Amino acid sequence: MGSTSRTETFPAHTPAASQIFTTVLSHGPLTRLDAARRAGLSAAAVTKAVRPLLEAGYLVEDADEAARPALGRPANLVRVDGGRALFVGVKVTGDEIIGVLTDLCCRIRLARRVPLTDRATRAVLASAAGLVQELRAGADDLGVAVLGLGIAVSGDVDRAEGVVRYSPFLEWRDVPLAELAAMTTGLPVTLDNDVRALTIAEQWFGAGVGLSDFAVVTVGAGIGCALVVHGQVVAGAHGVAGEIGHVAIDPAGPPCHCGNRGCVEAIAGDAAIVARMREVTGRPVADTAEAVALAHQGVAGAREVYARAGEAIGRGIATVANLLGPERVIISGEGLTAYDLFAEQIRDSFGAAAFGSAAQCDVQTRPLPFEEWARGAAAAAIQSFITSTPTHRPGKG
Amino acid sequence: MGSTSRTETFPAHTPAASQIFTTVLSHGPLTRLDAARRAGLSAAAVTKAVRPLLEAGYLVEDADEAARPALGRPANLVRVDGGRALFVGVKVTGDEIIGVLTDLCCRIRLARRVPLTDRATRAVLASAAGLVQELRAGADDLGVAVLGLGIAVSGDVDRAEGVVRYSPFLEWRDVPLAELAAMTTGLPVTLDNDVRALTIAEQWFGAGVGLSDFAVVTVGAGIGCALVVHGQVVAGAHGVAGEIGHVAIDPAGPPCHCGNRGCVEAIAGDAAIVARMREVTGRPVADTAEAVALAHQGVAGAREVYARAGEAIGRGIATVANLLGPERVIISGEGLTAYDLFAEQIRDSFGAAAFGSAAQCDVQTRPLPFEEWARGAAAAAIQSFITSTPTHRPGKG
DNA sequence: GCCATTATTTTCCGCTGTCAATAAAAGAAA
DNA sequence: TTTCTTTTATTGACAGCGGAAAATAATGGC
Repeated sequence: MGSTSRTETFPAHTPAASQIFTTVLSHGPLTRLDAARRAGLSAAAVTKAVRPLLEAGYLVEDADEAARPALGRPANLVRVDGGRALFVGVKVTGDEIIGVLTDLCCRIRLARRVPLTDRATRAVLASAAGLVQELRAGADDLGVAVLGLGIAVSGDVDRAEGVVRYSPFLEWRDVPLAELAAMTTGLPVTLDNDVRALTIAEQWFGAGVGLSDFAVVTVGAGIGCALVVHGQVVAGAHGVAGEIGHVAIDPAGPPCHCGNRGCVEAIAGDAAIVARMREVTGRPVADTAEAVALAHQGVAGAREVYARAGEAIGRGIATVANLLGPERVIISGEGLTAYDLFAEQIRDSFGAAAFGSAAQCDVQTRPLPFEEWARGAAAAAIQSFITSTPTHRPGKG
Repeated sequence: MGSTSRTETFPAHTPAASQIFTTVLSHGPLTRLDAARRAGLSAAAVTKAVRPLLEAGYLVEDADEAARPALGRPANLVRVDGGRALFVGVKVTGDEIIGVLTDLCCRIRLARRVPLTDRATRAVLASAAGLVQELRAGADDLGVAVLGLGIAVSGDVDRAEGVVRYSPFLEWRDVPLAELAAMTTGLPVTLDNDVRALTIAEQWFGAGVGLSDFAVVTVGAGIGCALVVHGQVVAGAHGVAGEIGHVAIDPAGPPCHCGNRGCVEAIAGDAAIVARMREVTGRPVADTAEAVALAHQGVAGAREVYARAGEAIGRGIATVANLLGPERVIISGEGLTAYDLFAEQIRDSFGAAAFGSAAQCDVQTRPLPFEEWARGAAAAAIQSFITSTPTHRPGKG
């Protein structure tokens, strides 16, 4: 059933080798010379680093049939063989678990979701293990080994220690989830905060490729944010960073569960929008879908609710841009389904509140398929694998 | 007159050597073993890196007379010989130029200020050159060479290019100040933003020593901020970062010169405080000193003006803490002279607005002698010197 | 078949930092 | 005084990385 884990290690023993591999991974097929230029190394270094990776099957070589130049020796393209290894990514929310099986290039091969009724650690662990087992069965069908498991949880997560310090949605404190999951599944486990995991996926495979400073903002139940500065995801000295949701925008705004008033999340989070929609329209509004419907139907005041949310998000993003000067901000999240309702406000209020050249920051949106969060977890697992970061491994107990 | 520049280079050719030198510079006298531990290197590496630095006189050796352990070979302390080299730091404001002569340990040896009446590039350059000349004369008296000049200017400054992109106070755009100053003074010049320069001084010689993530917030005419993330000062993709002054705290707040309402600077900047003080007390208030006096005299409403400013600053700092999770925030600036008037509010509103563990962030204050800004510029020059960063050097005319 | 051109590999080579062994500098014990 | 013990510093051998340059490979054009 694939539950035996032959721990495989990645044959990139030097920093240069890791760097070249990630360059090829992010920038698609490259000639050795291009890879050298991109990574700031000599061609000789690339040849040397690439050889063991080719031999181990992580990289493969193609002739560049497409764009062969008129003159000179044709180049050989090097690319990552996605099918060489598989990873499982799992996102745990308060009411469901989403799992994906991805290849080494983080392309999704299978996706599954299971509802979560019991938030106790045991129950969550059992559900997650079942999901992982199911996905590994799919991997067995492909005849490829699963080399790692990534788990994404919202809240305060210590990746290095593999511990969920505090998760409001799950009501967990100090749960050593990585170790538990490693014991249960027999896989090396990487645990990270959900938005940070998503950001790793963007950094390596998405709209953050090639950027050393950018931010990801997620809009949905909560308003999340993760930052990449100097090419690395910011983790914060105390495990908390990117709390754009609790940046206070308006001291006269609605109260937030954090105890303040006028937090971005208290204006633009799902719950806030639904509550406000009820208040404004006087109708019973059960969830976001209904709120969106009301706004689309043009019910009086409904659009203003979204406009106000968009303004709050735009000002939050402007605050990030003013403080960090990122090259790009990527907006994503489930809330994006209503993007047409607040896009304009986001742009306007960002433009108004961004100071000086911070306004040059490129604000993009990325639709977020439901599996994307889990894919982020897989990206974190891939990152641990190829950088040979010590992960939590199945012990003997 | 000291205007001959024998360009001296720093004998630290490997990354390890630079790292060891900065370790010794920041952490005072160290034994070789301690330096190795701090820098994460072997003792052998320290011995090898230290030798050429001792020979060149940048480091010196002392016996550790003070705390000799009972047992074993007594340690030899290695420390930086501050007197080995001198640097000049200059801060240019809208109405004066402050200059200091510092040693290699960034200790101030001489300080001078000259008023600035004309903001034209030529005039500023001439005043600055005079100041530098005067300080170099002091260096000649000590018989030590000046090895670099640092210049700090507020606004949008491109350090790598040595260009002032935009300075509101000086009304400059795209002035290649580093090159001009290098030609005028014959010294290698490092140009940087004033708050970033101050932050380098804190990182190497102040309250930021040993921290990889912290922020410096300056309170005065403007509210400035610079951030250190992953051990490096954040410069921003478009040259703007740390604009805490234009983080909008209150959409109903007073209008700011940036076009928004309720920016931190529009509430807590000097001009805002003075204006508000006039409004509230109905008296003519000419400057901050008078505003402070009124508050200290207990004039009705005067304290509230400062309380409000403190609240704005505290919320701005909380925003930084929420987004970046720094280990420490260092508050400094001329405005600190009135610190007793808003300290409490800063702490309270920071505590209230910081989310979760972000509240663990250590908020400190550092009094700021008037020469401190110029000392920051000197620190930037020292940094360029010891990391052998290419600086703007005197050309041939 | 020869040449120009571009890509890749090979062959040194210098350099860095580690390791393990050794020297040095005490005070303590004999 | 002579040896130990303990801790610090130095030395020399060494493995490995990544660069420069030369060699080799693969083409299309003559």
